[in-house]
Amino acid sequence: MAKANEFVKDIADINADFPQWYTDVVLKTGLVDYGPVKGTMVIKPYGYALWENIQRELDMRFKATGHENAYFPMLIPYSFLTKEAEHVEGFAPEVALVTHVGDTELPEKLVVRPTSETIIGHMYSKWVQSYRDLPVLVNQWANVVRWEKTTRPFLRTSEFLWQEGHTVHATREEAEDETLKMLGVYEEFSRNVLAIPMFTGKKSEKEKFAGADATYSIEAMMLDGKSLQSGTSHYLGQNFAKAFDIRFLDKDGTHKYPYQSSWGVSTRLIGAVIMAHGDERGLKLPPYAAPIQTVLIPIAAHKAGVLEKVNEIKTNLERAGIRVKVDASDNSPGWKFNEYEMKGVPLRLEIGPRDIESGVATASRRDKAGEKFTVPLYNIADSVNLLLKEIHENMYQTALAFRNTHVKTVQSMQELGDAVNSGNFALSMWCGDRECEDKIKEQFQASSRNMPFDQTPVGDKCVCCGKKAKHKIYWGKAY
RNA sequence: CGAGGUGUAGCGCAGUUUGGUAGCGCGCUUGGUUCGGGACCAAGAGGUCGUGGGUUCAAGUCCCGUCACCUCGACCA
Repeated sequence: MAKANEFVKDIADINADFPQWYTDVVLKTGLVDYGPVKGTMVIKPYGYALWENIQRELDMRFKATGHENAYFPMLIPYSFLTKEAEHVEGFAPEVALVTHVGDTELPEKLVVRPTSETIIGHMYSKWVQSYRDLPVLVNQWANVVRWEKTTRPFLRTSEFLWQEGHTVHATREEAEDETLKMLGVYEEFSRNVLAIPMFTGKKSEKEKFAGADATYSIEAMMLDGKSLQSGTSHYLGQNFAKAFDIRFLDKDGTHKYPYQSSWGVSTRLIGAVIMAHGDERGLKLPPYAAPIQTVLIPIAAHKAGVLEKVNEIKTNLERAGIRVKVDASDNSPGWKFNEYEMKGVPLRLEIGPRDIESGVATASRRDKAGEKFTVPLYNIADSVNLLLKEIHENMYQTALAFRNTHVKTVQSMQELGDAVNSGNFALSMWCGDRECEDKIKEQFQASSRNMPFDQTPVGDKCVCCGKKAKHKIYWGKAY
């Protein structure tokens, strides 16, 4: 087996030191840099382009399901936060406060939003008067600040970018449907754009959002067997409606509190992409999210006709909507091969005098790095589009197969511990009690991930206490 | 927040034990030769040693404070 450093000398061996590999990859591929304030990150152009693609694909789906975008202020009166008891308890420890303007102390301190349920609830109480005003289906693209103690680029940063949908409905059923619908959108997006299979399901009471009646999540398995909560959708019930006095006059002439949902995904998705697909060469980006889908490398670029042909191919591909980069720099071809593999570009086309003579390009797929084949220049855009589709499909199937072999169904604490301590998720029955969850956390540093919608039992007793089981649930170590 | 580690040129590091002219590799600039898996030659540029104070004739090196980052833990939609 080839050593990692035979290919890439800039990044740590993924098998020997996964955390270092992650840090090396995010920094050296130009996705991100550290900001000067603790826990902040600068998203560099390559990383931001990835985020823009994620944004565009999600935004399309939000609009297609009837949502509109709006923008709410970043500064929130502190008193808003305290209106919902569980909410303030959950967020107060990590909110940043604005207390002064210049040297003057403010009469009321302001919260830099950690999430926007409160300020949006306040506004909705003014906007919602009648059943005719419902449903409210609004999404916001924004930054939020949470002063976490331990931070890592994309996975947990003091400030991050996300979207948060906030909806209001006349009935419980409608709000619950919305909550699950958007979870479904996240799952479909992850599968078809990011090539990541997600475990979808309901969070335990312990793990749910502060202020929600129920939280659902998409959970992705990383290559080290740990879980990354990649998105959440909350059924808020009437909690915020009551706290912010959102009421509507219904058809029957009585005032009622509406039911709400909120749902969000963040730049953490970029972390999921990195850790679900990478390998010893670096990043492996899914084609439909990749900033560069195909890189063109001219060989012997000084020779007559080479650059002309390369630019002609570039134009053909761009006309077909493919994101292309030509690297005609002075770096050697070998350097470029390694560089774009490290950056995770899905497809590389080499075009040199020999190729042009034969009417082909020499191609290499990132998901099968090291292998080369030829693609006819005739109708090349169609060929490239087909290849990108195949690469996507192969990446998804690879991730799915990895996940399937790293879930262990367990019947005892011993088995559960063995599973999560050797890079697996554990699937078990559970009594539903917080005590058992705490015990598993204490013994194995593993937490409940979620309860799948398919509750077909894998036993009848709780894996921890042996009492009658109520739920089937995934456990795992988490980021 | 606890334990451990690291801050010296853009990046990676040596130098700190034993105080005495700021070093190496990569990258960068210029010129030339190269070009199908990280090319080569030549000449250059680049550093108040994270930061504040102290000891000393003299501090990257010793002492005190402080900040940031990394790993593990605790915490954390």
